[in-house]
Amino acid sequence: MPRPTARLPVIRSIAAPAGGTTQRIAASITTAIVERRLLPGTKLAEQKIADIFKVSRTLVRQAFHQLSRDKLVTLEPARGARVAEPSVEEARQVFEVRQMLEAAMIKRAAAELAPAQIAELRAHLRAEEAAIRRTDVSGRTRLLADFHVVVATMLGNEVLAQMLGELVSRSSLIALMYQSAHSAEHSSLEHIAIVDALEKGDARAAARLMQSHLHHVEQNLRLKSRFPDLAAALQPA
Amino acid sequence: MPRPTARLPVIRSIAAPAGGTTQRIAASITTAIVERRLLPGTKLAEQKIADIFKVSRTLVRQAFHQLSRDKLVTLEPARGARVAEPSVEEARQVFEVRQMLEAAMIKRAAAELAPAQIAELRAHLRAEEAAIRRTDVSGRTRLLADFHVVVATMLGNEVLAQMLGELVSRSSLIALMYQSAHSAEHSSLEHIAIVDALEKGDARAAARLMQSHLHHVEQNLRLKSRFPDLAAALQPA
DNA sequence: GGCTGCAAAAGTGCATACACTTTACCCGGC
DNA sequence: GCCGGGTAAAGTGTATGCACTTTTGCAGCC
Repeated sequence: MPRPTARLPVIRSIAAPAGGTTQRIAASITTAIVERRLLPGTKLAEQKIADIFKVSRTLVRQAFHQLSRDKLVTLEPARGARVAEPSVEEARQVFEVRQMLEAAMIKRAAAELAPAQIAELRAHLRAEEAAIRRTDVSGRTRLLADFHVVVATMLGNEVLAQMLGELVSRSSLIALMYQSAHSAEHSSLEHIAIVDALEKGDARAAARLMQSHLHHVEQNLRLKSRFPDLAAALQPA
Repeated sequence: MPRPTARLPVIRSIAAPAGGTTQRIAASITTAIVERRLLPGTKLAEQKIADIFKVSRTLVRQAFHQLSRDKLVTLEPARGARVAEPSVEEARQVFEVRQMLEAAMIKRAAAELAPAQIAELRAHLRAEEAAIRRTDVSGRTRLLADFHVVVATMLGNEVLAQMLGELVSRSSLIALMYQSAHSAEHSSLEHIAIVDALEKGDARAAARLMQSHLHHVEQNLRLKSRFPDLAAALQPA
């Protein structure tokens, strides 16, 4: 397949906008992971990826190093790269940090966002609903994740947006890994409630809604059931 | 059989604690920047660094890519790598995110830290004071920055610790770039006050002290004077 | 038949080679 | 003397080569 991925500028909030070939490869892989086209544990052989992008292993290897820094792929010495399989503990920590960051962020958003920006958020919410209605899994996954990054971007803080983008990418991987039972519809409704609070400038309500939203997402992960205790499972009955 | 073809993962995990040679190089450069042995804008020629570490340019280049991801070096196409020169706007954003993260962090710390951990913090504070007394600039810079990361680590959240570590590294670069007027002694005293609040379990006071600490650090940056408006400065009088 | 061990195949880790871009230098023109 | 142009040196961007490690597969052996 000579054209594996079309350009998807939407994820620019997550992947670096400018840069050379290395960045482009890293961005494509990131997008593929967030949109669930690459599953946790998938082996990423350098030569195969290199063939797909029609470049040398050198560039692929550089992209892997960057992705491993983002914790989206794991590198084992002499054993190569795989799509990361975040642990339960890591999942917990990622959501804890998101709670800290996003609670503070949404309070500022309630105080600072202009009406025009609220309107933009409404447009985003409509896009979410549309993707859900047409059962566009990739699209709705990306849009639901992007909502959080969009808010960060609107605050004009690129540093915040980039960090949150990383956390959100990791969350996507986590949600896939632990087969979240949290429905897209539910997330979408919670996003709407948050924007309602933002529009009213009600910082306290927005923060409370965001916290419960993140809490719901985390609680609906099957954090225990995915890899049950092997020894126990294999005991003769 | 007591010993089938069993894997021996112990060797690998010990031999490769954090990664390969690339990580080691990136860590060395990071440390050099944080300890102010590499100044903003310094050209980092691949071959020179490669000679120093006695490796090929390939590994140095990989390290650069990771460092640029951390915003400690900037990569310009065909022009190579330089130690980053964070803008005033970037400085503002970094401190804004630190305010968000660290306010939330310190509240948790006040609630969760055990007496033994408070004791560890006290030991860290003593190390800070010692470095200041013996006018060990590198050491005190690193220790003052490390304080924040140590608290994060004590909360048992590796994700938080790593993110804060990145922000703190960037802050070091910013402080150097804008020649902070904030004295090390002042920072040290504020750290002490924060630990006092933590010991009493007073989350509200700890958060307030942390916020004012970060605010002081930021306010003492000469965010306007370092690179004055060139056009204005060169106007005929 | 299944386990052991060896050897080929595949894959990674690093260095080097080469094309192309930028920078530095020097010389002639003004 | 200073400016401009052109050429050489230095440096980056990517590909390729080779050594070494892991994995796979097969044949021999119990």
